[in-house]
Amino acid sequence: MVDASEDSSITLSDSANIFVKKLAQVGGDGSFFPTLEDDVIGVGHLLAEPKFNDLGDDVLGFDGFNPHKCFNIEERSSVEFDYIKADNDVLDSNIILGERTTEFIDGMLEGADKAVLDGRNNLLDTCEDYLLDAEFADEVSDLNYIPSKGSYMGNLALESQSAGSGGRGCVAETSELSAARIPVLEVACDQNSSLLDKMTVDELHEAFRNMYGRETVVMDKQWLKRHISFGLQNHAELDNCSSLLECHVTSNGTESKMILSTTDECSARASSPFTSVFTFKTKPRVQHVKRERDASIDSLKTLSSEVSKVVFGFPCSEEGEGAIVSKKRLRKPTRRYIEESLEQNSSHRRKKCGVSDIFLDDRILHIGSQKQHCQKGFGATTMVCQDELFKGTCIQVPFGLPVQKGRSKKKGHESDNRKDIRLLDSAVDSDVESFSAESHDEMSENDCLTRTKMQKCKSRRKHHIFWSLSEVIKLVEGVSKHGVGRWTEIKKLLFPSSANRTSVDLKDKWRNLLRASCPRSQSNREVESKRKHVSQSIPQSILRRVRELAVIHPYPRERKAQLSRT
DNA sequence: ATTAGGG
DNA sequence: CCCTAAT
Repeated sequence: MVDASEDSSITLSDSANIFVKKLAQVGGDGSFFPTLEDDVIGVGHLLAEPKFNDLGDDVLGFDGFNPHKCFNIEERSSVEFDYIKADNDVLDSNIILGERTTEFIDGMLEGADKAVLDGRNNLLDTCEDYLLDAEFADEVSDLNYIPSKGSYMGNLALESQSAGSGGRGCVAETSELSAARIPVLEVACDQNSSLLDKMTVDELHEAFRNMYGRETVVMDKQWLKRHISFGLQNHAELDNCSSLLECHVTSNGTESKMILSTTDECSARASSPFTSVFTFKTKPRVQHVKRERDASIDSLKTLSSEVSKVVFGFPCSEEGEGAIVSKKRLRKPTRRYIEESLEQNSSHRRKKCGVSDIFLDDRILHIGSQKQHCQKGFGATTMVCQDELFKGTCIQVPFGLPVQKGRSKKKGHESDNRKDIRLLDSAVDSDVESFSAESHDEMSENDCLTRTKMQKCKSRRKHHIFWSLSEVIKLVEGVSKHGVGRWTEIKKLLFPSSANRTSVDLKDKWRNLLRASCPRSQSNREVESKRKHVSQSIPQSILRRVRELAVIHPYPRERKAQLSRT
């Protein structure tokens, strides 16, 4: 192990290319690193985007990191920080992490039981709530890393150091903020002022110095506040919202460092300037750390769970995850959606190592389905949820799990048959059947069959099979014969071998026919005429027939509307 | 399992 | 066309 004097952490300020938020040097043997799945996973989530290589290996200390590994429980043990490069007994690992890095680091510190914090936590006190409230869903977006020194403002190095009180003589430089690029956040300004309010003059001075690169003798708090917040705002505007966070934890003569980076796209919901500037401040929680030197396996276990909590701000256990997830859940995803996500994910995952980009619009739904998967115990483990939460954007869905809710019974009829088709196969492109005006009854039967065959070959998509005229006619006849509502009957008699037309489909089609047949308003008619160009409309004769039938067998509920109209 | 109805 | 609730 190496003496603390060999501390190599300084690289940060030197490596001007990096925006350092926090530098932590951690136990040299790396023992503090989480060994359990939770933690590794957590790291994995943080290590979301594979663009880190841009930063250069010299800085990163590892290359070709494969985030996917982190998701793989099997590989866990070997993965565990195989991206931590041991160098001359100095564990020098640089890890680029996502937004929540601070918490993660805190967790690490906590777990390492080596964090020694100074008293400058008042700021943290004020920050914590905000931090905790911060949305965890922000994607770890592309690392829009801009190496130009000028692209960020001066150093904002709020250092906190103190001698270890744990009796082990360990020292933790909890934070050295060399530079922070500040993400844009509109909301941030308010936060700033309130947070600045709570800072002491000294702290303000420090912040000022680090921000503007010079000292100031002004003791006026307001003045300092104004300038700092101004600087913060400028930061936000100027910069592309990327920041690095590096933390040092030196202890027991061994050291290692991690460089964490948070990057935010300006447009994304990002942490406030304060989050990125001040987050490095250890949170009060860390103060409660029991400092136990020997990290036994057991303690590691505890650690891992603790870390998880810290990192995610809530218990990672399956029971606990719902709370946060549900916050975002707006709507239960449809089955189709789940199925499709399944599909997407499984293919996507192979390429992107478990990290998938999903746009904001999709986020909610994804989260929703995510939750569903978790709840249903589809093998979606904690990791899934964690990942989800961390990036807020992607579902990790277990492979090849059919989304069938217990309905596995085979039924002789149509529905299951067709369901399978839907699950596995595709509908053909909509032009499958350009219905010719001819309406031979046999033809449609064949149509259906060929359609079905064709469907099996293609990849799945929305199943929309246009109703051929012959089908429509058959339907109308069926209705006239058996009456409205006897869909299964009609189906059995008129569409016996057609997997594409379930009784429900018949019903739907009938409903549509009714709508089409009923007298339309001017606007409706216009829309209709427009549509005519695209697809052929239903012959008036049929519509008339439908209308007649509608009178005879009023469609439930529809009848009301019709009666009121007539 | 079928049907009605909302989306 | 899909999904769900209601029957």
